[in-house]
Amino acid sequence: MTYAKTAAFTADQQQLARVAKALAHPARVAIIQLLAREHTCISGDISAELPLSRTTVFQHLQELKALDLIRGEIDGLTVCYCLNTELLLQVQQQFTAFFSAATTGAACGPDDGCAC
Amino acid sequence: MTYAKTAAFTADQQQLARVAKALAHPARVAIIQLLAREHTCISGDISAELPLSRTTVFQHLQELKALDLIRGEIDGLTVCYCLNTELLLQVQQQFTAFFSAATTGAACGPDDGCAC
DNA sequence: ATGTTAAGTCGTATATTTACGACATAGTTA
DNA sequence: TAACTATGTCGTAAATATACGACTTAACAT
Repeated sequence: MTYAKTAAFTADQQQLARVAKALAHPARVAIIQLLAREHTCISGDISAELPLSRTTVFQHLQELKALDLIRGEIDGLTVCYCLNTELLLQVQQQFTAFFSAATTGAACGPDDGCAC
Repeated sequence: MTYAKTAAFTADQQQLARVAKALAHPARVAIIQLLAREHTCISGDISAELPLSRTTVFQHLQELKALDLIRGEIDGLTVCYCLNTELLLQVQQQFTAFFSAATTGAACGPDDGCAC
């Protein structure tokens, strides 16, 4: 990379990319699905559910927490992780807007002078 | 990594993660937005629009093409890249389903015995 | 106090991503 | 044919991500 050039893009592009990056590993997708499915907030049981070491799962949890997509509440000896539903709703809207813009309008047709 | 463990997750989780990874860099988000905005299919003008070298942009284009999110048609000396609208629609639905599952239901409440 | 256990930190090895210059190739044009 | 130009390929350097064992810390129980 020599050095990252993300700064040269718009805030929207960076924000979408940041969230996409958080979802760019199946373990993190699985964690979010797990937290959504279980009625209670699961703590380190997450590690037990995933085919990865506790340390690695912890690392993935930290990444999700860094973006505030999940939150952890200490409860004595255990920690309770939960989804940040408000933020997830916002993020959902960002993705919806992005995909809508990408899928509506400008489909490349024969009048565009190219072969597609 | 010592070696990647993505195989240990479900096909759905892997698929969502793969697409998310494709959107995990602002340059690739920008490319998709650019292809959506322009009425014609742009070729190497994409490089000119982005603050990255032609080689780097080409690499990003290859990543998007590897997932079939975009397609390139050779037209003489230039190449015409366009969005794969059908696939984007499918992907959009996958993300919608994922976010819906994550945002509906199981918000962690006081009756779940945790502090959130 | 001492041991146990869950959570978190550190160091490290390897894989992958990002970025780009230099070179190769293939149409186009003079 | 020869120069030109748009694409594409290769090699490489540095950053970041992935994975995990070993160690530390903090709450709880005995």
